[in-house]
Amino acid sequence: MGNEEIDVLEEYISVNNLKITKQRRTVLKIFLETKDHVSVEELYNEVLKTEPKIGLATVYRTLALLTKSGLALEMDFGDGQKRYESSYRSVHHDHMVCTECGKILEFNHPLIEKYQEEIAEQKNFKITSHKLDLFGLCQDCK
Amino acid sequence: MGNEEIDVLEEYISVNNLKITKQRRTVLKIFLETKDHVSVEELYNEVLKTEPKIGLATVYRTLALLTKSGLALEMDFGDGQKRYESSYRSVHHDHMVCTECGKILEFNHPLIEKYQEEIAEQKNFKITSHKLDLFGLCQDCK
DNA sequence: GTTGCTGCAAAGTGTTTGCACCCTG
DNA sequence: CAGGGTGCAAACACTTTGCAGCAAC
Repeated sequence: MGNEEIDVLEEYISVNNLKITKQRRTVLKIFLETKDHVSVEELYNEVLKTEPKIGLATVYRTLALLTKSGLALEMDFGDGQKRYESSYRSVHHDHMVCTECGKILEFNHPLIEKYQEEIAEQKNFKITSHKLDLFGLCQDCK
Repeated sequence: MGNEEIDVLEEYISVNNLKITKQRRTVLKIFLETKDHVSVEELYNEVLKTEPKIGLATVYRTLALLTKSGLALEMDFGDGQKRYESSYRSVHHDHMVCTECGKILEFNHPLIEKYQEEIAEQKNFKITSHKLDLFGLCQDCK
């Protein structure tokens, strides 16, 4: 399991007077093992295999906790459900979403980032986060 | 009222064997007069002033129709509701969303668009649309 | 006069919350 | 053993849908 990640979570938990539980450990473990951009339902189904009594609400609450503690990023590709990816080890990236098969490619382009900063500065806007999604057809679907 | 827009709508409607109604005309008219990025509820409240008997469902259905006919663009800034902007006369642009006051600034940076194309080509991905949202604090809120 | 459209209410979807009981620290 | 966490079900917010009557063509 992600040793560093569990440390991050325990740190956040102790700072905030919260508690480590079996469910939280399990959700974190499965979350780290799972592909990026999981939906809550998908993660819940995986977690059920290890922790058959867990409630969906606990998965929602734990994902919110992971987001607050900096271990997860919440994303929304406009398909009506939240998706999450691990953020602790990974560097920022943007997404190409295939509208045919749902596949998600990650990319990063330093110059795009640079011009975002530039134009924000022009408009006197202070960026705290951003998201860039390209929609279209992947290699296999076009 | 948007003369060209009503033509576009009537064209779409006649091609698809649909019907022009008072409600559809009103929704289109108010939609064109309203600020960009309206939520359905906001538009509904405006439309009520002209058409007090209209149902919320009709506004939803008409916005879907406008989207299909190319007059409106559907957007999602992750606040849990769909927002729309007029697309017929306007050129593509991206958004800076102020997380404090909700204000939305529009911008366009040709080089960002260019590098998007470039990186998509590298990954053999065919872009059909994209969205770039910057989140942060606007001039007045920072 | 067909057939699509409307308003209404009911149903859906994804997510959050209230609560009694349970478990961690 | 105090206070947070859990599972469950109910509540929520937004959106879609079924239907009977209505209106456009």
